[in-house]
Amino acid sequence: MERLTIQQVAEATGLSVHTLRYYERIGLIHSIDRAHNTHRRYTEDDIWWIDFLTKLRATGMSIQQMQDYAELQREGDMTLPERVDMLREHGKQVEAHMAELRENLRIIRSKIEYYQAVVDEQTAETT
Amino acid sequence: MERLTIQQVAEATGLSVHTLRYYERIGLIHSIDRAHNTHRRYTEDDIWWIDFLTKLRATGMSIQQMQDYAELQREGDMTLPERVDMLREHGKQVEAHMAELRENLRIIRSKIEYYQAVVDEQTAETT
DNA sequence: GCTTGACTTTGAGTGCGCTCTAAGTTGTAG
DNA sequence: CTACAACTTAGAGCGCACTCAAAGTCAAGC
Repeated sequence: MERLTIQQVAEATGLSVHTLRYYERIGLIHSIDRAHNTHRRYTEDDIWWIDFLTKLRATGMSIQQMQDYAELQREGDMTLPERVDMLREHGKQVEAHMAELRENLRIIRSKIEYYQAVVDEQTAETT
Repeated sequence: MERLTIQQVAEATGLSVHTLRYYERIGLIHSIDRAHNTHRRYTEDDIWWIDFLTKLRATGMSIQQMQDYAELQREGDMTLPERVDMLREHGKQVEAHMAELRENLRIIRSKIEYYQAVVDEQTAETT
């Protein structure tokens, strides 16, 4: 059973040690076990949870919502259905966001094409 | 030739009047024409530009980058190729971001499925 | 002629999500 | 024995993108 230092976890998860402590402080991560009563020692499970948090963050979930989710997690298995609902709802929001990105990107691309045509025309003229 | 008040533009573009003035102050929007030398009067072209800005913002372009883009725009037609490059590069970033969203969403969904299975199991047991 | 309301400016304030600082403790290496 | 590196805490600071406040101007309606 490997127990990792905060440095190692930072490297493994891509979060800074500052952020790891910050996440713990605000209750996104439960109180991590200590070695010699001071230094944090993370378990594999802790890494999995942190990785999951980063996926929620990367898809735009707010810290507040992640706190709510973490709180439900702490309350135990009977909150599972509620957590599933939260994740489903979040999934919908991500989909909506992606659809918006797609649509805006489409418009930007049509602008690029138009501009490119103008550039080509200018180039042709100077030839 | 219709000339719109800041209120009307706010309604038309979805930005607040505060944000419209802010965007003008920081050079995202050129100095808008005035009626009676004080009140802003926007043209259709202004609306188009602001709409385009909101599309860039909605796809995650930073204010700083939009300022650079607006500056190029102001410098005239000879910056067109550079602007096309900027937009192309931005397009790539948006694609990369969307790919990341897709991948993270995929993982979150697999978690949802797993949790749902657990919930179904629990429900079955209590029946 | 006065009130109302929509506008104006400059500069301060806000919320989010970190990010860093300062001061202190601990354990290993030389 | 001491120097050093890695950790600890609480709290301050920062960058971004707005958002709001205060004080003032101006035209139209009663």
